[in-house]
Amino acid sequence: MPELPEVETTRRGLAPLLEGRRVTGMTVRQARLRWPVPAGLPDAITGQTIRAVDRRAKYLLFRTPAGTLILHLGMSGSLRVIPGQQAGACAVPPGRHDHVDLRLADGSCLRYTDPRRFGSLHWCTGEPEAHWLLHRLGPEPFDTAFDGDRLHRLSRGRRTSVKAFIMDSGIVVGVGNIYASESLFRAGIHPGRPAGRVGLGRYRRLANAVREVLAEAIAAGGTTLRDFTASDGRPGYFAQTLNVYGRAGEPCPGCGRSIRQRRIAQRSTWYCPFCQR
DNA sequence: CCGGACGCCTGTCGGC
DNA sequence: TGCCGACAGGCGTCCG
Repeated sequence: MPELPEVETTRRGLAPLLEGRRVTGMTVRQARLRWPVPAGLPDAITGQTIRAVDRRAKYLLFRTPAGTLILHLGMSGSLRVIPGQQAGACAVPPGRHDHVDLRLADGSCLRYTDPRRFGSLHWCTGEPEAHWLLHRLGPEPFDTAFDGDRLHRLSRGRRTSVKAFIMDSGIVVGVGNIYASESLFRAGIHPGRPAGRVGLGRYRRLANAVREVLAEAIAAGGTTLRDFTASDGRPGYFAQTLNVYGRAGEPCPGCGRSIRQRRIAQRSTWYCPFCQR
């Protein structure tokens, strides 16, 4: 489900509800997620106060004095806070896919839902950046380390498609399947072009396009295709703004000719073969 | 090192 | 209506 804008939307919704709150307990109903939920996690986090809700790539970081809960939403994960006044802690009966509850001292409850179970939870007592899942990640798209020069430098000699390249989390984080298609459209680059055969000028345009698309999607509260909702239950509105994603056969907003769909990098990809070269 | 395929899961949708 | 395959917003691992 979530790419960077959806994770950031979730983070912004959760932070004011969680920061400063003490964890009074954790219930794990389903520990078999993308990675097993550590057996010691409930004991480790209970009694801790959440100091900050941060994000690195598509990971949410719930920081406490004793350690950090690292959470990834996978393809279908979501988080929401159930308010305390709803007849006591977590009185809302858990559904089939409500795998984890984090209870808080004010009676509210952070509930993790994930039908496909590609998400994961980890406990990290050191620097989260050094965690094995995070330590090889490239720069954030809004970091100055991410620019066209970096894309150009790292792509020399690479024969993989520029789409696969821009989705590689070691190159830049946060660009998933929706925003890869959208960014490449905006930059006028054909998604199937070999990464090593894209010049510096076009990579500068692509870096700008990635930042613009992600920023606009965050401002719109993310993209709701099927079921994404922010932690307050509201959908994101960026879907209306999508230029090519999911629009096979529709007219290209640039030239009016038909948008094409093809599998590139093992994922469905949408593009305009005339505007993108 | 690189690039591509695979697998982890459940839900939904289109075609027959 | 029912069945079946294809596909879905991610990503670590494995193999050639």
